[in-house]
Amino acid sequence: MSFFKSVYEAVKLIPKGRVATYGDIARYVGSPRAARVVGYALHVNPEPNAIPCHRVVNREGRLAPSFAFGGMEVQKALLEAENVEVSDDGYVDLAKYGFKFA
DNA sequence: TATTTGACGATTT
DNA sequence: CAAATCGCCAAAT
Repeated sequence: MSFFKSVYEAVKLIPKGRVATYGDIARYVGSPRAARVVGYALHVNPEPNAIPCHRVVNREGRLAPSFAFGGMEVQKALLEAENVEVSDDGYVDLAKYGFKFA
């Protein structure tokens, strides 16, 4: 079980209508400081079909400022499609939609 | 085998 | 209050 594999599993565990932060995922897989590795793992995204990266946000509750997998418009559409309120900048309310891993 | 990089996070200036 | 820097971890080259 590679670190990346665990990350993918964790992302798949995010329920619809919820978003998780890189830090939470890193913590879930066992390396609380490996948030960057989580981001890198999603960057590779070997299974875009099963890995809803739009559902993964940074600690601010927003997608990566340096990169948008296809445009924040797409992200906004995907998240809103799951009943998640998204600000015009792509911000989500972590207090309401922030998913907490077991 | 070693070095560099990278969807982050927290702290300091 | 906002921007820049340092620190961590694992993978890729």
